[in-house]
This record gives sequence, C-alpha cells and structure tokens, in this order.
Amino acid sequence: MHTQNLINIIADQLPELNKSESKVAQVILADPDRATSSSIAALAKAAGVSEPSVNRFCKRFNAAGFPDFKLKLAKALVSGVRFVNRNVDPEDDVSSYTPKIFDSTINNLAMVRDRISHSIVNQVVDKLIQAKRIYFFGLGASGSVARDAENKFFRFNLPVSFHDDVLMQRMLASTGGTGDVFFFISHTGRTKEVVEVAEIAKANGSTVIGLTAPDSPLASISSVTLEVEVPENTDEYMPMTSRIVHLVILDVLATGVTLRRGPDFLPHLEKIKNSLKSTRYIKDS
Amino acid sequence: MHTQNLINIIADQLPELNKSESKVAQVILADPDRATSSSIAALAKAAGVSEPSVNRFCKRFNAAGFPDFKLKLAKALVSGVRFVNRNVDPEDDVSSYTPKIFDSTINNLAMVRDRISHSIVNQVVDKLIQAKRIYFFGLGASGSVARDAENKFFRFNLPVSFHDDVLMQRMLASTGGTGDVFFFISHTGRTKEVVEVAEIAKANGSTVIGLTAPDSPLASISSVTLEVEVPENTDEYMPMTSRIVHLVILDVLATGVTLRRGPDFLPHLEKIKNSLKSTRYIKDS
DNA sequence: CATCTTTATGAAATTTTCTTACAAATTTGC
DNA sequence: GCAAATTTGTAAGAAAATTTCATAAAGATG
Repeated sequence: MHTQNLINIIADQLPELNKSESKVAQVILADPDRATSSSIAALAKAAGVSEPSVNRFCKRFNAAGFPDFKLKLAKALVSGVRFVNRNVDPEDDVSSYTPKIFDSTINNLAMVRDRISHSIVNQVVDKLIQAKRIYFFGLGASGSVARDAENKFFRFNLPVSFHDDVLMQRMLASTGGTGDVFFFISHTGRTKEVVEVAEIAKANGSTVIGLTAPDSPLASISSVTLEVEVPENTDEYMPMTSRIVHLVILDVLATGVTLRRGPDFLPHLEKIKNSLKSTRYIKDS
Repeated sequence: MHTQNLINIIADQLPELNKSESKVAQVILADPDRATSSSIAALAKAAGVSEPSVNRFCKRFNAAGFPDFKLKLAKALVSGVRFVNRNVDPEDDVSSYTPKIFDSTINNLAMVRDRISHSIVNQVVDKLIQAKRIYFFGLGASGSVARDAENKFFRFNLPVSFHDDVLMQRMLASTGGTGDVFFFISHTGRTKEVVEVAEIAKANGSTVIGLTAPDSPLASISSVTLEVEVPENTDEYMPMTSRIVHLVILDVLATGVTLRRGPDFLPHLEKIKNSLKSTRYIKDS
C-alpha cells in the first residue's frame, strides 16, 4: 500500500488531536505551503499556542522535530496532492474553482491508488489476456470511458469493441459465451439496463468484469469486480470524477496487459504508433 | 516550460563555481538526500569548507539561506524521483506499476493545475456561454474526450454535439458561421484532418477553440487556445495522460459555465439528475 | 616583480531558531 | 472533591544559521 500523504494524515487525525495540537493542524492545513517556510515561533503565534506545542505536534507525526517536519511537509506538497475538502462555492472565480477541481480529481486518484486491490487488477489482466473477445459496455458518461478503452485495447491485437447502445449490448451479451469477456463500466453499478445486460452475459457463461461501486448490484453479479469508491457528488458544482478514475484504472489494466505480453510485443505497438505519423504535420524545431 | 530541477541546475553550474563552492556542490550532488537532513555545520565539515561558504553557496542558487535551500532541494528530490525514476519497466509487477501510473497521472494534473491560464479559461467560458451552437470535435482517443464533453455540456441546455467522423466534421465546419463555437480536442495539435477542419470553421467566421499542445498548427489557428503541455510519451509502457488532463479541463469549463449561469440554473441540473433516478436500482442501507 | 585591487574564504560574534526541563494548568477517574 | 494523568506554557539553554570583519589568495597594473 502506498504511503499516505502527510497532509491527508493530518486531516485524518484531526478529530483525535487535543486542543492546541488541533489549532496547529488547522493553521498548517489552511496554508501548508506557508507553513514550510515559517519558523516555529511564527507558526506558534499564528496558531495561538506555545512553541513547544508546535514541536510536540511535529513529533506526534513522526518527525524528529520542527525542521524535519517542515521538510516532510514540503515533500508532501510536491507530490501534488492537496487537502481534500475544498468544494466549489457560488462566489468562486476562475482562479479559485480551477485549482479546486484539479485538486479534487487528484485527491480521488490518490485515494484509489492507495486502496485498489492489486490482486484483483492482476486477475482482470489475466482474464483480458485469455479473452477470445472483449466487449466494453457503458452508458452515458461511462460510454466515453468504454469508448476510450476500446481505443486502448484495440492496439493489443485483441478482438475488442465498445458499445453504448443498450439493444446492441443486449444482443451481444446473449450471443456471447465461454471465453468472452464483458467489461461493464458504471459509476453507480445500479443502472437497471446495465445490470440486466450483465445478467444475460453471465447466464450465457461469459466472464463479467465490473468497474463500478462496491456493494452495488453490478458488483455482486460480476465474476471479478474492480471496486471504485469515489465520494458521492454532493456538491452541485463539483464534476463527477469517477470517469477519470475509471480511465486511469483502464490505463493500469492496459499496462498490465502490455507487460504480460513481454518485450516481443513492443514492435507491434510501435507499428501502430507509426501508422499515425503520416496523418500529422511535422514538428519543426 | 518545465522549471529545471535544482539538482540539474547545480550540476550544470558546476564548472563555473569557485573552489569551495564546487566542493559543496560535489558533496550535495553525491548524496542530495543526506544533504536535506544535515545541518550547515555538518555539510561544511563534509565538504571541508567553512559554514559561511555553504551559506553563500545556497544564496547563489536563489535560496534565502541554508534552510530554504534544503527545502528546495527536498522538493527537487521528490519531483525528481517521480519524473525520472518512476517509469514502468518490464520487470515491474502489479504493485509497482499500479501506483506508478496513478502517480504519473497525478503529476501531470498537478503540473497543468499550476500552469493553466485562468484568463484563458475565463475567455473560453465566455465563448461557450454566448455560443449559438457548440461542436466538440476529436479523433481517436480525443474522440472519447469530445464525447464526454457533449455529455457534460448537454446538461446546460445548450445546443451541443460531438463528432468523431471527419466527413461529418468537415460538413458541419463549412455550414457554421458567426456565433457557432467549434471546440477541437487534440493531443498533438498536428493531425492534418483536424487542422484542416479547424481552418474551414475559422474561414466561415465561427469561433475556434483549441484544447491542444502549445506551438502546434491547431493552436495557431484557434481563436482561443487552452494550452496543455504534457511530457512526451517516451516510455513504451506509460499510457497517454493528456486525455485525462483534457477531461479535467473540460470539467473546469463546465463548472465555469454553471457558476456563470447562477443559482437560478440549479433546478434545471437537478431535473436532469432526477430523470435518471428511475433507471436505477434503489440503494439499500 | 612589487604593489594595488579584487575576489574568495574562514574565525568569531551575533542573531535566530529550536529543544528541553520543569512547573502550572487543565482534565479525568474515582 | 481530590489525586493522578494529561496537557500546556514559561523560561533557560542548546543548536543552528547568519553576519561582520579580517585575512588570504588570485589577478591586474605599472
């Protein structure tokens, strides 16, 4: 499991801190970048606590002392993951909402990165490699993800297709059988049409893979489920980030397949890349 | 343009440093990680120079002093490790390549987050709000992005469509005119078909927006360009992350449009959300 | 090659920053 | 309501960093 980001660790621990430690935490979380460049005295003053309290705070988070803590904080900031709960609000202008949306996406990715089951990724790669045919199915926003997956997996010389048409999906599911892989992408895992099609595929002996929410009907039907838990979209203004997480997971799967294929396969990928060259204007410089 | 890594800067400057500064540089380059956690005294001793020499060295590299220098060095190390040493290599297993792919995506997002021009985002939001019609065009992987954009902007009650068919694109571009917005998505900005269609759109008086690489043919044609610079995909195994960056930028634009529409518009979004409810299995719990 | 000028360097003092020890205050358990 | 445990701050002192200034080295000039 990936080491959690210091900032998130602090945020997580927040409720368990005592009064002065929590004051320190709040000041740091409010502007971590500033914290890295202030002295212990300045930070103590900003938090309204004594210097030793700040020092104790640092030690609580496994730092040798304040300077060491600052160093760790600085590193945590670079890794790009910032503090979570920054919702877009109606008063925001471009320079507020733009980073907020990036940050929220980044945070969700970091969360899934730390939680995704590697053994399940491996199982799915197995299934994909052994597949006689692969179908990527999704509706609405997940349709775009499915389409992207087709574009990606097509390069592996696998018989792959994507469908965002429910009737098409239904027909294909009912004509499939052993060796066929039906890969369902769904944010909620509760869309009736999707679940029904998955049931049909399953009934015909095909392998059903779900890239979806845990504890959903789709998850329970799937032969293997890649569980993605992205916080519900409570804020009206926040975009749905699950699509993006799904895309990255498909990137991971594609990489898994490439690696499993071994180095002999690279020339094939190169060939596909080159086939596009003639469609482009040459880069000067 | 990517800011040069501090370590590389030091290495580059090496020949121009004087005797004691160069000693300091060598010690730091030999073990930069150690340098971040040693005191000025320790480093001075290791380099066989005086403490002020180390201090002067730090100031030479635009640091406020030694502690500030250590901070910058620490940051450089983190980003260095991620960019240089985090490529997927053929020996990787699931638990290595999975976080690597997430990290590389996260890094690219963080980079664009810090570099994207807010004023251009604003300009694009303006154009989208005023548009009589919006067309999202993309080919290949960018086609999926365009499709996702349609799905997203459709909710704004704007006449929007997406096309990944070159002939369709061509026809629409030539029938468009003032008030129409053609939004082109392209990783390279050099695909001939895309550039040609953009030229046609432009010639007919439509607004052309490019979500693409800077200094590309597409960028130079566009009325407004959202420049996205994602490091070239040199590693055979690394997936292309520009798609994901593009999606997030479209999320930003959509948020901008929602905010500009004001709170009166929220019921409309709510209505669309609700329209999907009946298609889902209810969540128990 | 002597002398002046510039530049580089370090010793020591000063200042800033951090840590520790301990006592006061607060909370908790009984 | 009192003792123990925990939390917090004061103040001292230790450590680290910076500045000042003197000296040494290198370079320029006649």
